[in-house]
This record gives sequence, C-alpha cells and structure tokens, in this order.
Amino acid sequence: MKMNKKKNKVASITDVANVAKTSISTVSRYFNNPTMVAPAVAHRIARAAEELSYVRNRAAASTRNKRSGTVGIVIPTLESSIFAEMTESFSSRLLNHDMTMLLTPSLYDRNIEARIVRSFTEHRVDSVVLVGGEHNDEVMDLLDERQVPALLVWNHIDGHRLNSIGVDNKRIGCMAAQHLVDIGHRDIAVISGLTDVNDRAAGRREGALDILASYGVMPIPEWILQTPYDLDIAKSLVSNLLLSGKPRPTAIIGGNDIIATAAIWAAQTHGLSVPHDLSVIGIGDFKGSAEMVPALTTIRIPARRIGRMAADRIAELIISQTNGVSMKIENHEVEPEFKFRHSTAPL
Amino acid sequence: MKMNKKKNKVASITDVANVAKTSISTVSRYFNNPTMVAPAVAHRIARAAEELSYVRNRAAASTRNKRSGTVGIVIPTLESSIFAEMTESFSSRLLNHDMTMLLTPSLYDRNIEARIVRSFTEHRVDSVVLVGGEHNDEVMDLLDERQVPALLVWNHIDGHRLNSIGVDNKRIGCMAAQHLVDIGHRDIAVISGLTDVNDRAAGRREGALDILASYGVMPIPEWILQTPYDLDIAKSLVSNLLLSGKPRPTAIIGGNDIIATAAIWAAQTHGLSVPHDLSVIGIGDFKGSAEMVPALTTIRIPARRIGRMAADRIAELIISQTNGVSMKIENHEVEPEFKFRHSTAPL
DNA sequence: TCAAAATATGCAAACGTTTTCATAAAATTG
DNA sequence: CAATTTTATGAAAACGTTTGCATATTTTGA
Repeated sequence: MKMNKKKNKVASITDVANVAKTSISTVSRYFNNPTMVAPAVAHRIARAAEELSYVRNRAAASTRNKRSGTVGIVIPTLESSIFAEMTESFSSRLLNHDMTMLLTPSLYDRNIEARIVRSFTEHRVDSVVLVGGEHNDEVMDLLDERQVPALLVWNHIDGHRLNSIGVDNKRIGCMAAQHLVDIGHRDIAVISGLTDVNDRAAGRREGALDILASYGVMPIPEWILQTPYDLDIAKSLVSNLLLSGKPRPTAIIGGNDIIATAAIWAAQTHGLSVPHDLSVIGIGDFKGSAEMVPALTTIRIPARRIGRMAADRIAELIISQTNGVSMKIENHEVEPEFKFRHSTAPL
Repeated sequence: MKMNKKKNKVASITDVANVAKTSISTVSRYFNNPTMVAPAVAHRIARAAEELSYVRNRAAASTRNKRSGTVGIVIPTLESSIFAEMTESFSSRLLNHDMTMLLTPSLYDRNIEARIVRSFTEHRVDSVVLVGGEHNDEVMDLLDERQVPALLVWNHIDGHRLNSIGVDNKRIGCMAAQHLVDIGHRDIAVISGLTDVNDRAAGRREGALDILASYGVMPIPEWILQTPYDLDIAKSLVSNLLLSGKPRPTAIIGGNDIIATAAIWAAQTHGLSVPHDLSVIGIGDFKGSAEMVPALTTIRIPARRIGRMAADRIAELIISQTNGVSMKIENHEVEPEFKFRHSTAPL
C-alpha cells in the first residue's frame, strides 16, 4: 500500500525523479535517450516509473520540443474500403516510426477537410497527409504558413507544390478504355465518380474519353454519367441506363471498383449476363474484386504500397525538418497494374 | 510587409496579446469563452489573430487544463468496411463536440491494441473507445489507474466493468439459426470468425449452435468452421466445404456478411445457385449486402447508430469527469434487425 | 448620488516536459 | 601520476497555455 504525493494525481516526471532519487533531467533523458544514463540510475528510474505507473506526457513534451509525434490524415471516406487498405498500411508503418495517426474522414467535402486540417494544426501534428490534389486555399495557406510538411497521396500530380505519391489517374483511365477497345468494344459507357469534388475521378474520365475519342468511338452523352461511390446509387443509375429502352452499350468503364461492381449487379438483377451481354471494367482492385462472380477485370492501384511509402516519406520529411534541412518537393508516381479477369470479354 | 517578433516562429498567444494591446489572459478567454470579453477588445483580438494567422496550441493548453480534446479509438481493422460505418458516424458526431479522433487499427491483435492504448495515454486522450469486451490486462489496468473514461462498443456486455454500447451477439447468432430452422433447413453449417481473438464471433457461434442443438440438428464437426474476416480465405474455405464430396449442408450461417458473401461467391463459382441449391445468411448488413445478387439475408447491426451514441456518451463521460462527478457504468444494448432478402429460401 | 453588485481585465503561478550550460566524476593518455 | 578528455548529472530556463486571485471599471438599485 503506497501513498501518492498529491491526492490521486497521476505521476509526473518529477515524482519519478523523486522516487528514483535523481533529477527530472535525467529521467527525461532516460526516456528519450536511454544510453546516456548510467545503468544503476537507469535501473532506479525504471523501478520508480513502474511503481508509480508513470506514463510520459507527450503533449507536455511537445510544448518544448515542437514534435507531437502525431500525423494527421484526412481521407474522403472510411466506407467502401477505398482508402482502407492504404490507411491501414500507412498506420502500421507509422507505428514503426513511433508516431500516432490522427484520422478523420471528410466525406468528400472540402470545407470539412479544411476544418479538420485546422483542428490538426491546433493539435500541432508533425505532418499532414491529404488525398488528391485539389484543396481549399485555406488548407494550402495553413500548411504553408506553418511550414507543416505535407504529403498528397493517391494520385500523382506532376509539378504540384506539395509532395505527392500516387498513380496517374488519367493514364489509368486510358488503360481501361484501351482494354475495351482492344477486345473489340465500340459502344462503351463511362460512369465516373463525382468529377467536381474528386480530381481522381475527373482524371480517369478524361483519360478514358481521350482514348475513345481517338478511336472515333466517343460515347453518346447518355453514356457519360457520374455517381457518388455508393453501391446503392450507382446500381440504380446503371439500372436506368440498361432499362432505358435506348441502345445499350456493350461495355461499361466504372470509375472505380464500387461503380463497376454496382454495374455488374445491376446487369445481373435484370437478367443480363456479365461478360456475355455486357463487359464491365473497374479501377482500383479493391478487396473482393478478385473473388466476386464474375471476377472483376480492373486496374489495380497498389494501395498498401502507397500507404507504406507515404509513412516512410513522412518520417523522412519530419526528421529533415527537425534538422533544419529542407527537402526537395518530390512527386512520385506508382505503377498501376492491369488485371484481366472475367467481367470483360471480347465482343 | 509585416515583420514578426522572432524570426519565422509561428505566432503564440503572447504575440496576439501584444498586437491586440491586451493581456494573454484576455486572449485566452476570448478563445475559450468569447462572451466574457468586451466587444471592442474581442474585435482587436480577432484582427490580431487574423493578421498573425495565429492557431491556438491545444497541446500546450492541455498541460494546464488536462483536456486534450482528443479521443482515441482502436478498431480491429479498417478493411472490409466492418467498422467503417460506425467509425465514420462516430467521428463526425465527435466533431460536433469539438473533439478530434485518434484512430488506429489493431489488426485483431490484443498486444498491438495494448501498445496503441498506451500510446493514446501518452498523448493524454480524454477518452478511449475499444471494440468488444476482451482486452489485455495491461489495457484495463492503464484505463483504470489513469481514470480514463472508456467505452466498449459493438457488443453489449451485461455487467462489464466498463461502459458499453452494442448488440447481444449471442442473440444475433440465435436469430440467424432460428430463421434457417424456421424455413425448414436442418443441415446447416456454421462458419464463424476467429473465436479466440474475437468475442463477437464467439458469441454469435454460441447462439447459433444453441438453437440448432435445441432443435436436435447440431451440425456435424466438418460444418463448424472458423475463418478470418477475409473474402479470399473465407471463399476457399467454403469451396473446400462444398467440394469435399461429403454430404453438403443446405444452408450456411456466415459469422458476418463478409463470410456470407464469400460463401455465396464460392457456391456460384462452382455452379451452385443461391438460394436454390444453398441458402446463406449473414450478420451485419454491410454496405452492398442489399445490392448484391442475390441480395443477402442478414441480421442488421445498426453501426451508424452505435457510432453516434458512442460519441454522445463519450462527450457525457468527459464532461462529467471534468466536473468531478462520477457516472454510473452503463451497458446499453442496441437492437439488431432481421433482413429477409434473397439469399435464403425455404427448403 | 452613493454604496453595492456585476463585469472586465491583468498578474503570476502552474502544467509536465526538454534542453542548454556548467560542473563533478570517471576514464584515458603520455 | 598529472593532465586531459569523456561521461554523467543537475539547475534552471523555456515552451504556450489556463485560471485563481486581485483590482479597476461599469452598472444597478434605492
């Protein structure tokens, strides 16, 4: 039965120092740089900390040393696993660098995003990662003024003023369209995500349409559609397209695997067989795309790799900023990968 | 062209006070309790803050007032959208309470979970949210010693020493089994999640088997299986089951919608029709379960509601702790909902 | 009009750390 | 063994806030 100095306050570094009969400086060093304290003292500190169940206060530490050990990431959504894989690998890699992730979904709303980034800066995150290249001025200014190392993930944006790691969405759109053309399709619908709030979606659509145009098989306007990344909405959109009574496309490019999946289910619901009656290609290669029936032909975006690279890059940026050396902006492109499965077939 | 007091340091409350010709106390009050400062002064402060692009430092604030404005939540995984809906509604509701979420996935590993919780306490989160009822002693001790208000979500655990909000998983297991029995099935396989790392999975399986036993239709051992919540693995597990050459069940209870979906795809891949040749029921009602073909019969867990309630409860716990009043532990049960769709049919 | 009450402000201490600088002790060198 | 270098330690300042207390100012009430 031990008694605490102050009534049920949690132990501070001072308490540990007292019990260990040493100074708070030494205790601090013990935790941050164990090798510089003598073994005997180290042992006393360890015992004291144990006995008092001391937990260091990183918030307090950050007031002095500027580093909070957190990095904030805002992603459009947690749902539908689009960013889940990336975030998950990012987070576990970050743990290796002894940092903690602050994650908040913005629901594809740039104003919410701005609000979140502001909150992040109030908490003095060491770094911020954002999805895509389009952000409110407020966000850019904030990051700029405060010199917060920032990283854009998911798409590659050549020459962006911020670091980025991701894929070239336009190129991916091209690849998808090219595949369908290659296997003989000419009547192709392009169903993208919401291009005004989502630069990835815009890039992909642009790439797809470019290719189609170059082959002289530009879709009729009714075949160029947009939908949120939502199975429910996308499925009914495609249902309408298929049931309109108008000429039906022989193939559909989905802006991502969600849309492609929704398209397949819409077709199946109305008795159409994929790929026999309709070919569908997606983008992303999300969890489950390879297992569904028919397995989805798609362009794989290496999400886990992006997450891992992002974490490493962040760590790099932070230590270099701590050391006062400024790093060159880098825009790194990662390679997409075409996955030919069973949801597309030659005409 | 304005010049800063110190070379390119970010503005602090002191700088704001100087520019606004008032004291830091007043500036502090302006941000925390705007009504107590006179309009004229408030206006000067607002201008000064604007001019200096001042961002308050909540990390510093927390050293004095004990509240960091963050809550830490650890969930098993970000993937497969199991917890995504809950987390998303939790997070946006939390924003209403002016708090920020620290989220980290534990990958169903209790040691990682413990490590994360420790990191959370180092960052002095105001509260911790955990999924399920089974956690390392270290976690429980830490929460206990430091009196961190904690909340368990996802399953209802009567009489747990921590607050909880969730469903009764055993009961859900019962509902699923009951449905299949009701529509005439007797040869039923039960494929659960990993029961040793997942008390939800264990509860569901127990409930299902209880019901089946009570009808005298206990599955043969080969029909009681476990798998991680992974479409890939689950699908091949079910494939093996269906192709074993041994007698085939007429129905499968999936431990969650992932497993159920995998079961359907496995069946379809091998030319079996669902629900004609095989009925499949899931648990969860994840995104897409209603849209797939056939639409999945499942027991809905109201994830968004749980998330919202959790955020509100957390806010409550924190303010009551700030005020020094201690709240009674509450274990709140939320109602699951049976969704009869097209993946199950009478025998 | 004057005392009393309410309101607005500032001072200074406190929060729990890290880190610079100085110094004491120990190890190394010749 | 003395002179020098290395290592380990502590004192104290600093980080950016909040808040209790005291005081100055304004408002209220009779």
